Amino acid sequence: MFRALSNPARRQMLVWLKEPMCFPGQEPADVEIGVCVSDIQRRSGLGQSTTSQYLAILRQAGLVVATRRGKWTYYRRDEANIARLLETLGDVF
Amino acid sequence: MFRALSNPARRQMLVWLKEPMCFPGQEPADVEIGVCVSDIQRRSGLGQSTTSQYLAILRQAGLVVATRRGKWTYYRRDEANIARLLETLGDVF
DNA sequence: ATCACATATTGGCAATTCTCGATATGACGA
DNA sequence: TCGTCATATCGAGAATTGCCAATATGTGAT
Repeated sequence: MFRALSNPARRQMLVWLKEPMCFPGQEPADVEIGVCVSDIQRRSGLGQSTTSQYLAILRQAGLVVATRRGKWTYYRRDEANIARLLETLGDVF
Repeated sequence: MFRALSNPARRQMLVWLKEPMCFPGQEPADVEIGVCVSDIQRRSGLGQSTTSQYLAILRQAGLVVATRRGKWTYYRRDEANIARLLETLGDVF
């Protein structure tokens, strides 16, 4: 988790995903499923492969969850797990 | 801060410093000033230079404070700042 | 002034991370 | 089936980190 968040771009992605509606073209109905990779990539300015990898790292750290629908993969925050991690953080440190 | 905590040895040091009395030879009077580098080094098993560098990184991240007394440098947690950082963390993520 | 000791800094090498372009996979439409 | 589009994975080079031994700095005792 610390490794995942030690990168500014990945931290930024996690913050952006708090407001899925701030991505262009997002419909209210999409909020629950998340934001697709290309939208995140466009906003981050990183390459496509880098964006995909970073989201995979965030997923492995349990910070986001991915949902594949058709050709798109949507990412959204794993709020429950994030809350749990923050709580553990407060206990340990 | 995330970079500082992305290393297991540095996280361990921060946790150890929660209980300064657990270091051999610590007197109750020493608790306030902290633990000296050699004690932390012995416990971590890392080299002297590595230990010194890691403590410097923790200090730059605002997680510990250093007090020089004679030839010794004592490190202790910056509890106020740690609490502030954890709070900010909860706000941002 | 000099020695010994605790800590800090430097130089370097191996391992990891960052980031990209190229390529592979998988799904949809014609 | 073929082409296209979204995403994932691979391979690689530059940059950073991990960690050490060697050296430098600062302090107290002689």
